[in-house]
Amino acid sequence: MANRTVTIQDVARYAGVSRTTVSDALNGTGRVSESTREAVTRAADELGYRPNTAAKSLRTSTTGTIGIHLPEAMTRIDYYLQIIFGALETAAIADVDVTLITSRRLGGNARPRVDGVIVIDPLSDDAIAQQLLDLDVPIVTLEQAPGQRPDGVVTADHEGALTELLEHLGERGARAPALLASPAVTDWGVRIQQRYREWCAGRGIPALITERPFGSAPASYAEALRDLFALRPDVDGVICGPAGSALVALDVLEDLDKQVGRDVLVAALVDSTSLVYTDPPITAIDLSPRAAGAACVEVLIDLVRGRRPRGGADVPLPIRVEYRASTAGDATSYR
Amino acid sequence: MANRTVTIQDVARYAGVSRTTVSDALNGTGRVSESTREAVTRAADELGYRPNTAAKSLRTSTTGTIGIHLPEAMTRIDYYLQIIFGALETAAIADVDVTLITSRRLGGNARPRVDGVIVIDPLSDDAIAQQLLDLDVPIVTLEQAPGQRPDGVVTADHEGALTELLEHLGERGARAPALLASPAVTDWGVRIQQRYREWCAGRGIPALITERPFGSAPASYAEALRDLFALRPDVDGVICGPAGSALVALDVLEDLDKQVGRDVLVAALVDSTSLVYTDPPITAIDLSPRAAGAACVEVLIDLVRGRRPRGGADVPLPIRVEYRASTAGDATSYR
DNA sequence: GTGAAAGCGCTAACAA
DNA sequence: TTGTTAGCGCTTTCAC
Repeated sequence: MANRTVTIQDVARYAGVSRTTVSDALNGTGRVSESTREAVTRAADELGYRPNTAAKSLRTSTTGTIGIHLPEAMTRIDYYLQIIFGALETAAIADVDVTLITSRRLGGNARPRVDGVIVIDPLSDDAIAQQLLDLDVPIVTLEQAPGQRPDGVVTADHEGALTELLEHLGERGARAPALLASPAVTDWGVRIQQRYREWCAGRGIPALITERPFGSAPASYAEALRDLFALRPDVDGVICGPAGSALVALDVLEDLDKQVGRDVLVAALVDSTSLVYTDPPITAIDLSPRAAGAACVEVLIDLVRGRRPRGGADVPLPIRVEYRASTAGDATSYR
Repeated sequence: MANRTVTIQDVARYAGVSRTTVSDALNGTGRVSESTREAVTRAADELGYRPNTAAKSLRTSTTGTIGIHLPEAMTRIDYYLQIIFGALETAAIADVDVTLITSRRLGGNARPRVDGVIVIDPLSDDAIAQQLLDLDVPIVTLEQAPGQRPDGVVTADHEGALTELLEHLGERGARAPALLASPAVTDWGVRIQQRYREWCAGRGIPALITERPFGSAPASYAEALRDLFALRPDVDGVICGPAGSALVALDVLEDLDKQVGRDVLVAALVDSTSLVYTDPPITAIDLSPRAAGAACVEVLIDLVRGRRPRGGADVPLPIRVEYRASTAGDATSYR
């Protein structure tokens, strides 16, 4: 009842047992009789005991915290926030804290205090990867890390989804679908471009890829698209990689007097709420970011606690194409 | 050079001084001669010494971590991610970790380990606020907390910005601007509705407010707008509060055959990148989320470290209206 | 200006 | 099944 913080010692005294027993009873470790455990639990409750995590940390050299690394360049997207919330939800259930790790934080004096790290869309840029490895804790990545072997990986079948999307565009009449690509500096970026090329090759049609660096201003995507249509007026499909570029595409196509969904089909590689209420709504691949975040945390927590993750350290993530009006096509003008 | 972790003891031995001296030298505490400090710093560098934060935590009962609480209901916005990155950047400079605290985390068994908490847009809903208060650490809020007295507050002049926006709409010809309001469950929501009413009262025009709960589906905003125009066909301005609702407004107005920027002026209360590349681009209030996040962290760190925050614990945040084509107006049809 | 000793609260060995 | 002992690495008196 006192103002002083309640320690394990207090609980021990109150319950008439030793500190070890309290520790064992509360953590489920060691061998404690059911009656003792109950008594201890009750004592802890009554005294309002809260374990001191710093002491526990010092003793066990664990922190009860995991880190999530986000590349700062590509901050402004729904997608990341969804991943984070998925991760938070799952972490909360395991009583684990989540701290966000930016490049700048790694560059600072102190190291973040984490038991493990999740890296979202790792870049092939090694500088940060190396610093993360120096943390010397398990690493789980969302998508494969180009130059690195993480302890766990969550991956989606992007090739499958893109193929489905391309087939769909073909069915709806697009004969020359172009790709406004995200740079091939993430595994995702590489795989998308590769699959797109393969698909084009398989059809005997030219691969039309235009690319801009990460974090480019939307105006730069507009320019890329205008250049594309100037060069290849026959383009009748655009698949947009970078966040926000699909909105830009709508704008550009309107300027060019092309009707989206009929003259030109438009799709995005990353779904977001802003694609649903455009005119027309834009077909996109739902990357299930919430589930992705959750899956990463599950694998990482297993790894941290020394368990083999259920289903192994390589987890497939289901994703799907959301079909909307921007790829409706028009039977009268095509085929 | 050994694999074993380097402790303060190792540094002390290597530098030929005591642990105390090393601690003082490295932390800038106590009285240490310049030469000793240099020698110690060099020794620490050479050995690759990294202070054990758990030990430090245990001893000082601080964590070197701050928490940011985000209401989960309103997750899907650019705005929050920007706040977070602003916070991370500033925290990194101070070698402070940032953990995200969700309602669920507070509901769990363990308490998050933080020295202080930032609450973004506190809801009048007390349940969470109370749990945060129980953490018994300094609290800084972005915007005033309805039922609570935080230790620090960062606030923007929303009344001023809204007034400016309303005046602008008036100048551009809008005589009956309506408000698609966010619920009055945050200080921001309350103040916006209040100012809007006052402004209307001052002009002797009716206040047209329509409101939907937080986290409503975009379709629900569409319905609200359609109802509004059915009831009041003379509405010639719409100010959109909820994230994404401005995009919906564009869609609805197109269906109603009203030209945005001329027949009806549209503006958003919260700017985001998706408002720039719509057709037309949408006028919005830039709430400077990055600066907001940074300001919150600065105040909180001062508070945590026992300093009086520079400029006091109440920090004004500059915000501004970004004028775009959606409120251009048309001299021929109005005035 | 510097060092020795004490102890933050906890858990892992080991002994009983 | 339970208790005793010994630290985890650090900072903080306090003595020199």
